[in-house]
Amino acid sequence: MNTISRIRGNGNATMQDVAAHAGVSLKSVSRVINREPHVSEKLRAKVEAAVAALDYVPDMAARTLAGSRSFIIGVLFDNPSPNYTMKVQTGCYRACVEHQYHLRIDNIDTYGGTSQVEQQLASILRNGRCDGFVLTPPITDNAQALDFLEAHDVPYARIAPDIMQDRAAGVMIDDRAAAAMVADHLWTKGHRRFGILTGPAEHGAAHLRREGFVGRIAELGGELCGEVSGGFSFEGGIAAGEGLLRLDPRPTAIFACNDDSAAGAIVATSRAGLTVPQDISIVGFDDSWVAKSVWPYLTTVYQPIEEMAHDAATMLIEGTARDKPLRTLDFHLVERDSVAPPPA
Amino acid sequence: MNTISRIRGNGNATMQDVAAHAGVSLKSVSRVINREPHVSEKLRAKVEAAVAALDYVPDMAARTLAGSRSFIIGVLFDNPSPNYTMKVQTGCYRACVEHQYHLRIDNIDTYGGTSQVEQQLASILRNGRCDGFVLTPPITDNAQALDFLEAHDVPYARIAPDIMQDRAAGVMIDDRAAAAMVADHLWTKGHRRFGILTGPAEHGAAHLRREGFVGRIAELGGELCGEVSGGFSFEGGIAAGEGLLRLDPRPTAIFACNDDSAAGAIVATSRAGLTVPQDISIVGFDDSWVAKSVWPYLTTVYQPIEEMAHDAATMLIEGTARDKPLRTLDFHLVERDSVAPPPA
DNA sequence: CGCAGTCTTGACAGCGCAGTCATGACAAGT
DNA sequence: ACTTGTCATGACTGCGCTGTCAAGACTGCG
Repeated sequence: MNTISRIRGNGNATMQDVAAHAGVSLKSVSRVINREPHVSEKLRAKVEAAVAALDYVPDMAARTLAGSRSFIIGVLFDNPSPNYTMKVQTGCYRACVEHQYHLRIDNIDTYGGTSQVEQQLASILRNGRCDGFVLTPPITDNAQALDFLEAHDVPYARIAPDIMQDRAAGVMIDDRAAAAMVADHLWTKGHRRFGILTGPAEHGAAHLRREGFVGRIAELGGELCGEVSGGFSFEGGIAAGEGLLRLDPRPTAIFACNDDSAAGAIVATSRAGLTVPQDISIVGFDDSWVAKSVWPYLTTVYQPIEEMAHDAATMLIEGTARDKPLRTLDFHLVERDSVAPPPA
Repeated sequence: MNTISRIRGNGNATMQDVAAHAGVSLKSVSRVINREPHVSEKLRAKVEAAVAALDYVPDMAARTLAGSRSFIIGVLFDNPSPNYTMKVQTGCYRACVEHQYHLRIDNIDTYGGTSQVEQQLASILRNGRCDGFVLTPPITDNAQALDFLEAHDVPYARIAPDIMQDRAAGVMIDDRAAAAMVADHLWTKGHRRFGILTGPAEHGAAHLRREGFVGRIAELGGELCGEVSGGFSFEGGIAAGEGLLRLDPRPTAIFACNDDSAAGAIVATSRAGLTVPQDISIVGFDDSWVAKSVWPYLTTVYQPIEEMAHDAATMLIEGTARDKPLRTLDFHLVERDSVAPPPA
């Protein structure tokens, strides 16, 4: 009775009702809903009118049970940064809403060892159907994970893939070019001695950023006087920043491969009795939420993380991920307050 | 064929298979799986053995279709802070995993006006069944939202409810007591002139924190020389902090009702040429991720947000939310580096 | 004009499970 | 011993939809 119809998340009408209202068969409604071919315009119009009239929304559970799709995609995280995670999630979520899909979040720990990865993935797969997975760094470059998903014939789309880019769909920016742009910017401001705070070794994009920055500095004839790992974290950024500042002569500009470590570097600078940007210029990467949670506000590279996630999810949902498309999105420099010409 | 069985998220076996293996009826397996009463120990044991042997995992879609539960709970956010959001999500997620449930995230905008809220909720409800919703501040105190959910007979559990606490299940801390504790701590350190950075007006917990702090200061005979809204944001904290620092005499200690605005207050202090904690002590609230992304590290109140979310979700899943339990969890002060005795 | 080929539509089964009702077994009450 | 009641179990239906197959309505071509 009423309980049942109320409990149905959607309004009330079933496909049956729509078919009756439109005077067509059940299957014809299904065809229209699923945009299958071989449907006449007249029929489509009738069905669509009935759908609108009855305010029909398909029942996900029934579609899943009867069909072979689950209408769920997953995002795999192996990333400690809440800001990054949130943005990816928001982007994927948007894509899901647009397509009436559901989003599933799963955390995975790739630092535990190789067989661990497979075990975790297996447990995730058996815990519920999924039409595909969005992979974020660093798991986006984890060969075990890719192998496993392929072996189980589960589609996936990678965000910011570094290695093995031909293996599957991916969305990224040109990290190398972006880092080179940072080098150019600092060079133009007059800097000649540089330090770099690199990211985790297994993080592919971090690697590309390092290459892009270091390469361009070399091309320009600048001096790279220090290179320390900031581990992509605030604490790591403090420690690494302190290391860089002890150098003699010390760099006048530091490029941190993400915003968190850049924020740490700013703190290290204050603690060393120096001021950003008067004594040291610092540039981050990501334009994450931290960039505006530090003082001075961080000059950083904006990358459209949310957009990347959205596109990756859309590829999965629309099934184009199987064609292994690679999409490159734009980045740009966000000039704020952490860069100035070097001290005289 | 193989495709079908592979696409089933779980291994392969169906309840049918389990029944055959155990030599019992389909329905008996269902009874064991759902922990229904009137099942003999012997039967339970047989079924459980078969489940283990076949590695059976129930199919969520089929359960949803046949039954009246959806095995999905939702979290409603109306909160700009990624840190808070992430913690809540993690807690709910854990509860879901423990009970083989799925989590659904929904954003809602309560600033748009009253009818907007109902519209958004309606659209969320019709987009898919949900066995219940976890409400976060400030929507946790939104009467429209509560009314709507009750009218549609959708269970909900509230995180940090302020007003109308008897209306439904809730998990919270004693915000008032926590803020009083902060006052005590600062008093003990020797402070006598205080400033407070309040939160958004519609945020119930923020309100309680203000009351707790202001009340205790009055009891102790301290002077509250300034009260400005920090809007729970970094930018707001900067502006409000500057306001507080312009006072004459200025406070020697500032309590910010969340960490983000406390971080802003720290920046405001540096910009005023003062040092934390030598010139000014600052205390935050939440022990969020920002507390350790600023320098000095922030002394703040830890509240178990993840735990609160976990418990709220569990109430929903286990169906105890209908009994309207109110659970209060513990908080504690996290002493870091932003508090010191006042300058002589 | 007739037959093969294509497009369009519908009938029907069944996905995996929970709900309903029926049945048999056994304890308690008269 | 006979009813009544409670427990334990099973047969069966159908949730709302998609996949399969078949049949009708066309088209084009010899």
